[in-house]
Amino acid sequence: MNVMNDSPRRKELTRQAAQLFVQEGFDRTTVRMLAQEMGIKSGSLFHHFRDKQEILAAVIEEGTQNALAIARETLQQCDNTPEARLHAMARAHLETLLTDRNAHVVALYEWRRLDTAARDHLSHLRDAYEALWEEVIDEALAAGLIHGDRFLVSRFVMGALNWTVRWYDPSGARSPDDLARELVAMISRPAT
Amino acid sequence: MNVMNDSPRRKELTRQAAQLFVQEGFDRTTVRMLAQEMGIKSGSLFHHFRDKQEILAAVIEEGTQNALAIARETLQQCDNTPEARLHAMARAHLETLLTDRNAHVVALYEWRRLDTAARDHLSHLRDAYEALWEEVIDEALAAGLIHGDRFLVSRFVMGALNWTVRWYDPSGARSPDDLARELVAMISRPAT
DNA sequence: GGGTCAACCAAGCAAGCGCTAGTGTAAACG
DNA sequence: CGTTTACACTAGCGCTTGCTTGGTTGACCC
Repeated sequence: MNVMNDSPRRKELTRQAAQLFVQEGFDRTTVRMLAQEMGIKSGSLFHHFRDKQEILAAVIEEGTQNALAIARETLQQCDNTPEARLHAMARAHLETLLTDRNAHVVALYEWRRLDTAARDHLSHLRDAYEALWEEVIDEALAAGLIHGDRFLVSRFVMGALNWTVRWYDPSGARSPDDLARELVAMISRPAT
Repeated sequence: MNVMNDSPRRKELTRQAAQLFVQEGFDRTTVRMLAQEMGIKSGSLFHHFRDKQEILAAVIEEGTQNALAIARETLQQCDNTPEARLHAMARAHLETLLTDRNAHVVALYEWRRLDTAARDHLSHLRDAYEALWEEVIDEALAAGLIHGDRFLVSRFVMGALNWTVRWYDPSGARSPDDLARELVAMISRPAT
């Protein structure tokens, strides 16, 4: 009947679905709304995706993979000090909100709508991303840059960053780099 | 046809609705599910609430009012140092997650489902709560306890705290007081 | 003991939902 | 050329949704 590959057409449809999911939320977005946004009829949608759930999974996979890629790349390019790496991770996180905002927001806020199968598959991706964070935070703790419980600090930091999607205006005066610097400064002890 | 007062019966129904809204999300919670949880038939529900939206508004109003009350009380009882007040606000925030978790979580995560009328009415409550935070953070900044941009610091702190609903286990080893202490320690410069 | 009233029920309507079945079409392939 | 493949269409099925209607119950009141 249909396929579940990753054709370029499907990539584009996924991008448009992400936009609607952010605007309306997954549950409120109907297949008819999705189809209209994509310029096709609702029936044609199921040629590209097995069901509505699979569209959500595709959006989240795309968003998480993108965040992971940006984070890895940024980490490789920055200086090798704990402070620079912490700053780089924060900046990478905020930059995905610029370049790929919709998919990233959906990954954060519609995770619970995934069925168990999709959640199992995607949680590996998410774990890989969070592992990057814990690694960088461990380094910062070991270097005495920040203090406290490893688990709590990483949760607090990720909370502060994930919450930015609620108030951060990418077209405003503050750049991702500004925010990252401010966050790192807030939690760092004055060094050397 | 019905009423929109705040009878004791309605209070109880609101509490039960909050539970379902947290479990399933607002959109996935049907009026039939709500009615069954309340031990009545779905039609009877509309004797107490004008429509489904009004149930959500009632839950959120209750949750925000509770958080505001706890915060004000905790602030009055604590010492008058900036550090104690900052710690008190963080602890109050986390304690509402213990005593009134459901309503509080709904207020945070289903806000967008409110229609404009309800949102206008409830945003005053929310502003009052956030104003408390900004006041306490201003004091901490003025005293040199923390450093940075007033707007950004308060957003980061509220983000870290609001995110706790995703991972905090009230039955675990850490008390709200522990978490509050850790958070304040993380962002404070060593004093005196 | 008739009147009032909040609380609830049974039954169902109109609209919208995700999804399917069967078909058309134009390009790509051998 | 005939066959395959990718993509889209029309039409609608079976079900659920939020909500309405008209009526019943039992406690309380003077």
